[in-house]
Amino acid sequence: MWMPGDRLPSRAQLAQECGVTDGVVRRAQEALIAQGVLEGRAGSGTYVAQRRERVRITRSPRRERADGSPFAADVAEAGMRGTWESRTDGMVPAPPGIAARLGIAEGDYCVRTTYEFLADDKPVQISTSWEPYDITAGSLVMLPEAGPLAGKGVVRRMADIGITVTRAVERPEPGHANAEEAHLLGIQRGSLVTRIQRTYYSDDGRPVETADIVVPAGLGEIVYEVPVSP
Amino acid sequence: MWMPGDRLPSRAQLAQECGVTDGVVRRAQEALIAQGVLEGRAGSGTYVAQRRERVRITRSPRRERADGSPFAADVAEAGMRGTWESRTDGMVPAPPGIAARLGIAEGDYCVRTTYEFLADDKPVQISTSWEPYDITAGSLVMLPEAGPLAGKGVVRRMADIGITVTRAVERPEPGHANAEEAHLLGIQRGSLVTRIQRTYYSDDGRPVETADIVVPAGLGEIVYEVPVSP
DNA sequence: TCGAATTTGTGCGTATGTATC
DNA sequence: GGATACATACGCACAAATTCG
Repeated sequence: MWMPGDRLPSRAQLAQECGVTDGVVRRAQEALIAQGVLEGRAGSGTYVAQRRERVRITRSPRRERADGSPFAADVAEAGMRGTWESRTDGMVPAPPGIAARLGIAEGDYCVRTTYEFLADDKPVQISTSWEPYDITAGSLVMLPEAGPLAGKGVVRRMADIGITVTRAVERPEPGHANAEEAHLLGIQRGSLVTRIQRTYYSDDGRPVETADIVVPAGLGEIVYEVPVSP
Repeated sequence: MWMPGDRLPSRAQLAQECGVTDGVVRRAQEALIAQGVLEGRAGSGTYVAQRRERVRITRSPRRERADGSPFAADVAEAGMRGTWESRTDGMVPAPPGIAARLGIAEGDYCVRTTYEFLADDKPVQISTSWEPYDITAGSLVMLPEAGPLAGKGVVRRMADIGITVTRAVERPEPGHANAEEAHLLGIQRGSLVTRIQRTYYSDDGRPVETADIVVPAGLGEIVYEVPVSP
C-alpha cells in the first residue's frame, strides 16, 4: 500500500479516520519509528523509511592484517564504495577517560581525529580517534589522514615508524543515539547504536591508539571472528 | 542522603513536596531507572539500585583455548564464583533463523540448551544454545551439561568426538530487555542489553553450535581481543 | 522576504490496571 | 480484602521545524 519514501497522512487526519485522538497515532508511530519502519521529520511529515542495506563490519586477525583501510574492505564486500571524511586536531589535551585508556596522564597532548565513514555517500559510522602526541610527533605519519600512508589504517602507519601493533581490544556497548550522533548519521534521535571503545596495543604492551566508534544498529552489522587455536 | 537499597518516598508524596503532578515525578524516575540508578517495584516502591560490579566477559583466542568453562574463567577474574543452571531438550525442530545459522534444513532436529549464568549467585547473562542433533547423536557429549565433559565448553566437547573447532563468529547487537529476559536477569524491563549471536565452526567449515546470548549492559562488560598478525 | 498554516516533537496531567503489603 | 504504590495508556497544550503562498 505505502512504499518506502511515501509520506503518511498527518496525525490529525489519521486520528480522525481511526476515531482516536492524535496522541494514540503519535505513540503508534513512535513505536514504528523506534523499529526503523517509519521516519519522522519535524514540520514535514511522517514517512515510510527507506530500506537500507546493512554494512557488515568485520573484525578478525585477517582483516587487521590487510594493507588498506579496514572500513574500505568492509564496504567493498557489500559491493559498495567506501569513503570517509576526517578532521584532525594536532595538540589536544587528553580528557580523563581517554588518558586512562592510553596509559598517559590527564592533560597530556594527543592527536585527535574525528571521522565520518560513508558507504555510497551515505553515513554508516562515526568515530573519534586519539593517539598520544609523543608517539608520532615529528614523523610523517603524525597526521593520520595526510601524507603517503593516509587511509592505510593504524597498524600500517605505526609500522612505518618502527612500532609493531600486535593486538586490538574492542569493547562494544549498547546505547541510544544522541542529537549530535543522530544528525551526523542521518538517523532518528534515540535509535539503538553500538558504541565501541577500541584500543590498539604495540608489542611492548603500550596503547598506541584508542577510538570511540558509533555504529547504528540499522546501518551496520558488527561481526567478530575469534580463532580457536588448538 | 539516600543509600543503595533505600526506598524513596512515594510518587504522590514527592509530587506534593515539589509542587508538580505525579506524572512529572514518574518520568524523572523513569529516566533514572533507565540509567540503572533507581529501581521500581510495582506495588512496593521505588528504590535506590544496588551497586553491582560488572563482570568482564572476554573473547579471545587464548580464552577459547582454555580447558574449563569460558564463563567460569571470566567470573574468576573478577574474584567471584561462577555457576550456571541449564535445561536441555533433546530433539527440538530448528526454527528458521537457527536452521540458517547452522546450515541445516528448517525443522531438522537440534539439541537445545538454555542457560542462566550466575556470578556469586546473581544472574549475569542468559543464553540459548543449539546443536544439530546428528552431530552428537549417540555420543557421550550429546547432552552439553551431563556426563564427563559437562561444563567444559563446546570446543572441548566437540574435540571428544573428533571434531576440531577452529573459529567462533560473534555478532553483537544492541537491544532492550523484554519482560522474560528482565525477569530472568533481575533487571528492569527495557534496560539496555547486548544480544550476541555466536556460532562455532569446525575445521571443515561446518557450523557445529550456535547460541543467542543476552548480556545486560549494567551487568556485563564485553571485551573482544583481536590479534594482529604481522 | 516574510509570515501564516501545517506537521512533528516534547512535556504535562489524568484515569485505569495491576502488583504488593 | 482493603489500601497503597508503581505501570500503562490516553488526552491535551505548546514549542520547534518546515512548507508555501
